[in-house]
Amino acid sequence: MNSLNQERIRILIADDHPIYRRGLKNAFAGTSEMKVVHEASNGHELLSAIRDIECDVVLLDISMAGMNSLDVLKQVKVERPKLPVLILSVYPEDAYAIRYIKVGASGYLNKESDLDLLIEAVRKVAKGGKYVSPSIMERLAFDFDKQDKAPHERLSDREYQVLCMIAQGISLTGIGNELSLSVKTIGTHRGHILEKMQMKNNAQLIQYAIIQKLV
Amino acid sequence: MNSLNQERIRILIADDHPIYRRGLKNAFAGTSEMKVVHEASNGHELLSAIRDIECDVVLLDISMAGMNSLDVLKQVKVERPKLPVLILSVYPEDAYAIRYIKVGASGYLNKESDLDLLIEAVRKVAKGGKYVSPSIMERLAFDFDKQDKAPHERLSDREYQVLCMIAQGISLTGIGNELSLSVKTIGTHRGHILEKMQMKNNAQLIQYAIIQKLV
DNA sequence: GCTCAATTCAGAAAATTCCTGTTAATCAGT
DNA sequence: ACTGATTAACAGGAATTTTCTGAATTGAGC
Repeated sequence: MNSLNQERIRILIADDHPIYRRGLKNAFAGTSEMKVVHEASNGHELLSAIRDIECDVVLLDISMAGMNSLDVLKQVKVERPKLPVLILSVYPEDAYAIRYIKVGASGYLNKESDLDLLIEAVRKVAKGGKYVSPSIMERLAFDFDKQDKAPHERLSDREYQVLCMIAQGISLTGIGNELSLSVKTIGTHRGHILEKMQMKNNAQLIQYAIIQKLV
Repeated sequence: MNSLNQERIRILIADDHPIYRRGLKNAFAGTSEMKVVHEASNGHELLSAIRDIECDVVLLDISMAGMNSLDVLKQVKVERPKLPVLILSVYPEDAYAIRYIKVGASGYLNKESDLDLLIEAVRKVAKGGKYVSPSIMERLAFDFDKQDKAPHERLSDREYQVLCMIAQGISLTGIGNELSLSVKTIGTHRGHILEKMQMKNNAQLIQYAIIQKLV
């Protein structure tokens, strides 16, 4: 048992829910190949932990309150570039995932996922591999050549202008009047914006604009 | 041990995260006074479980995807009015809480809470008591004067539900389908929401919802 | 000259908003 | 216990707006 213990994948958990951490710990304890060696309840604890604790994989919950988890991830990758980080998220949206992968995450998994999937993912990233869902994979493949730029930076000037006005709550008709263009034209721009940003409706657009502080 | 077992508080968990459920189960297994007798991963499973399974307390996660947990709670209270339900939520300081308490929840706890707090809360509600944070308690006490309430707290349950769905980017038509109501009805609700919140369009609604962390 | 992206617009189809009205429940006051 | 006021929930019809599809024009770059 002790000899096996030496070879177990050492996992560091960063999640602000004690009970979720307990579930993870318990789940890995049930395997013979992995174990949790440390828990962090916020980004700061995580950054301090990776300096002191030897581990093979980090599980990072990106919905931790009160901090920007993208920055935490970046910092982790600065200090320990080789350390694989597997992102856990409550968001089903794949849109987030890509950002994290690009910053160096080894994988992205939804919190609703089954244990089997989680263990499989940990195994994979610990070996230096990547773990993402097929749909994210597809997006990555599709996107890769195109850009490192923020989605909204790919918009043309006109499109960007229209995006900002939509986010301000101006109707397409209102925008048309203000810009002295046909409503139809504005509608087309909007369609192109949605396409480029890979979004589905105004709600997502507005959400994006608010988060990016475009308005 | 076995004689004690008879008296353990029997807990039914409803949460869509397998790992979180595992954490809860493991946590209660560590006490001598409580145990988890069943797990449900959605509202439907919960409703079917409370008909078949004897239990003393329900732990209900209100952030379950794809369903309105307020309705689930209402239905539970219709079928088993005496069964205490303790709400678990990922949302911090909470405007939601009051809504759930009013519909019959025995308590409201944040998912980030410590185990001690959770166990204390379960103990309390199992005895027929209530468990809420001091700040929620205060709000309940001052519930009378509707003046200083947040705008969205003046909405009816239905309106609130519609607001959340709009903020998630679901179309009126989509909402109508999901709730099995006429699109017209949803439109009317939306109109009332705008009126009560003194807003002019969906963009403002979505902005509000994001800032208030309703989504 | 060719291509491609940006910009513009039109028509038809779909979704929305706006105004109206009905029903049911609750509550204060006589 | 009745009445009248108020509020929530629901929905229809008409007018308006948005969405979808297709397409013409311009200018920049190879």
